[in-house]
Amino acid sequence: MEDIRKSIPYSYIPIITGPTASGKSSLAMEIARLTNGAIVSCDSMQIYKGMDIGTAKDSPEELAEIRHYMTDIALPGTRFSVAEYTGNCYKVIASLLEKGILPVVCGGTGQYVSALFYGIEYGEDSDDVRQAVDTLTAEYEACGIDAMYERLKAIDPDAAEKIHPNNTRRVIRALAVSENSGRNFTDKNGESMSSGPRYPFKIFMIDHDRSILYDRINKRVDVMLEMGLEEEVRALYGREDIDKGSTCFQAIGYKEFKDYFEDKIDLDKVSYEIKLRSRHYAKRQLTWFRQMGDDVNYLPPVSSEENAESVIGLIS
RNA sequence: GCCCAGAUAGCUCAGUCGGUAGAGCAGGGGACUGAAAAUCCCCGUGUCACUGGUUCGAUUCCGGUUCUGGGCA
Repeated sequence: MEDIRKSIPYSYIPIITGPTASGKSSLAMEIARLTNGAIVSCDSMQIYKGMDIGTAKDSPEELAEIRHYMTDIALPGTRFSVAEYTGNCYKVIASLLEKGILPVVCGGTGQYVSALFYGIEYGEDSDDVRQAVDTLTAEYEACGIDAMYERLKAIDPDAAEKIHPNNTRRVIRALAVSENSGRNFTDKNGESMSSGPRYPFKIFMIDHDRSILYDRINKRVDVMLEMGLEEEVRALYGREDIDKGSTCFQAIGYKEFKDYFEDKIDLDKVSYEIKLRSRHYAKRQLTWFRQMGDDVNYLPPVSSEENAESVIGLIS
């Protein structure tokens, strides 16, 4: 692990995470202000350019005040992955530290948080594996998952044990890796954490009562709609160069407009659906972070100023 | 006022030819190693509106009451 104290007066790099609408951004902004730091996003949807309101990116004023990284780094319609995230993120962190600037990592994508915190190394995905995923996906669509699941059982019984056959996406990935990377999925994953984390991260999360969090989510969706979310999404949908099946259209706040644009539902229904899916998402995020146990430091639901002070104390 | 139809889980409803009931949604828990805002798994006791009656036994059948729709005046 790199000794960051050589470049900055802190012992840890903070990761501000938690469920959607829990107040991550304003806390991260406050920490960055007080430390002259920069914000490094840790969000799988904020990476896309032009998706601003729906992904709750910081405002132009905030962007002008504090440098932000790992947002707007991909075009809507393109693919992205954890591996690309960590690869880019480490470069950003290294260059900030070199300049003596504290990176304040902020975002709610659990998989990305874990990848950084536990130092999961993904390495290069071979073309063979990538091709196999496409081939197997086609095979699944034509013949179903049963035969593939049997193949996975044979080549990697541990993975088959852990992955439910209905989770076809994972079955396909595990099989593609096992049959094309020289070792099975379980063994490959087992090696991925051997070198440990690259930097000393410390994770923080604001702990709200569930009902209050849901209330915040509902209210924020209303605000997004007032800010013109519909127009943002309409512009995206109108672009012929973006495939409608792209990852960016999986984003909550975007996919819910599809039926509305096709005159199947009204705006109230869109709003209801965005709120509902956001609540479900928040619940999944909570499960993810709960599973990390003591690796997550919980903060009370007090002002960003107060929490920023606490965080700075805890990373010093 | 009269007639008809309802009243069952937080919501929408199914059902019990009389043996105290179950779906979807909501909600809760969980998994997660290259699409992760994705993908997937598990969890259903509630005065069956109230009140009499018939019955060994009523949420179910019969009567009354209240409420909610709809129709007729």
